[in-house]
Amino acid sequence: MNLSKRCEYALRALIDIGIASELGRPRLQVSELAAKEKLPVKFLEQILTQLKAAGYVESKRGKFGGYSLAKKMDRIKFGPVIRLIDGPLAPIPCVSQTSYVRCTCPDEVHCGLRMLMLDVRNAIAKILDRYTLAEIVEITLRKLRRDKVTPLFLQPSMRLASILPPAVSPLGRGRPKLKTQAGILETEEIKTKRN
Amino acid sequence: MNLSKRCEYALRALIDIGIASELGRPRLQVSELAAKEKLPVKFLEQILTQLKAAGYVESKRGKFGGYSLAKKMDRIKFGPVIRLIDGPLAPIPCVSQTSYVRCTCPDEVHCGLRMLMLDVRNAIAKILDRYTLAEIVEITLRKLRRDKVTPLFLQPSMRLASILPPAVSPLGRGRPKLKTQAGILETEEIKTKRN
DNA sequence: TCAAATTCATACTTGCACAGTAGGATTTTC
DNA sequence: GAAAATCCTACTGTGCAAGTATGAATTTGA
Repeated sequence: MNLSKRCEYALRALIDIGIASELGRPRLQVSELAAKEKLPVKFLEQILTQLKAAGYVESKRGKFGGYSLAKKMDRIKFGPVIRLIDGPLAPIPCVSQTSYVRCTCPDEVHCGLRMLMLDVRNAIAKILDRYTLAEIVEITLRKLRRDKVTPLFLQPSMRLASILPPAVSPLGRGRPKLKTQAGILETEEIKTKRN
Repeated sequence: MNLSKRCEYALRALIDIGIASELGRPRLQVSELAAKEKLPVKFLEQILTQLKAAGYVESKRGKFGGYSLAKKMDRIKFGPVIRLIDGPLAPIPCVSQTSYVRCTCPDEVHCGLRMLMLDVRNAIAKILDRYTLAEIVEITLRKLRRDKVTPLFLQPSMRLASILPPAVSPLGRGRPKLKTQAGILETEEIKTKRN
């Protein structure tokens, strides 16, 4: 049930670019991203190239270049990105929706393992195909602001509080909130308390 | 998000032994299991050895030997078996409950990826740590009986119908039904219809 | 007691994918 | 034109998945 490093780095990069973008820095350099997340620069470079080829980011070359998002954040879902880099979400190919392969078992319809794994696949997809980058960025920013933390790729002079005044959400553009959004916050709250 | 072949075969073996056991054949040979699922015999042998070492099955050597379950089916959950063979359920180590490893990101508490993956891990664990072998076996048998199919490792003379008369469920021992059990059947019904 | 049938133990193989490195070409800015 | 960035291609090395292979130990029935 593993996410590859490559994929992990890709998602981190997208989230970081998304956050920076929301804070008024729409473009980040590979070196900045690598420094923030402590990732190997050249490896990240490759990954960004892949994300670019798939249309998730666009780049500017040369001095003061870097990467920015190529689509609106609320159009970027995590599921497709993960599929791009790691392949199907399904634990076994015979329950994959996007790249089904029949398995060797004699009777797929009465296969208990398949039933179970179908549920697992659906549970995973329900999360990853629903959440958008916009939502994760929004939630992250809320938490950062709540805890008065300044993201690393901002200049020290740029205070989060000044960009995100406590009374107003800069992201509340009338987008309907998903019920599942509570889920992420909820589990995280629990985790934090237990921690 | 992959399940290894090794793990897949292990789960298939457990389910098959469970079904056979429920039908009055508590012991199956590796060759039978391999034949039914079309798996390499020697590889399966290794896997069964591992399952034995972990206390899930027990064996009898020599002619007419084979493997049987070492614990009651309702004490075997899928999560622990998968962890045994494939490692943690969590997509990334920093959201694993059973083998947490801090990740390289600078601020775990405000990490959007971590929040998301925590939800994914919980969704997976909710299924795999809840269902028992007994439940999967029961559901499978119900479906087999409903469709009047005879499991392959039964002798042709042993008809499922005679063992599982249509009017009575041989498995209904008053065990309380989980609400989530509907989930497995439900998704499978949908799938079947769409198919 | 012997042969057949099974599990048990150990070692080996083969291919491939993951996680990077390395080196230089190209583009942009000052 | 130099510096700073992305782009492109190739290479590496390590580990692991998915088996094979060989034979030893055990059990049964004839």
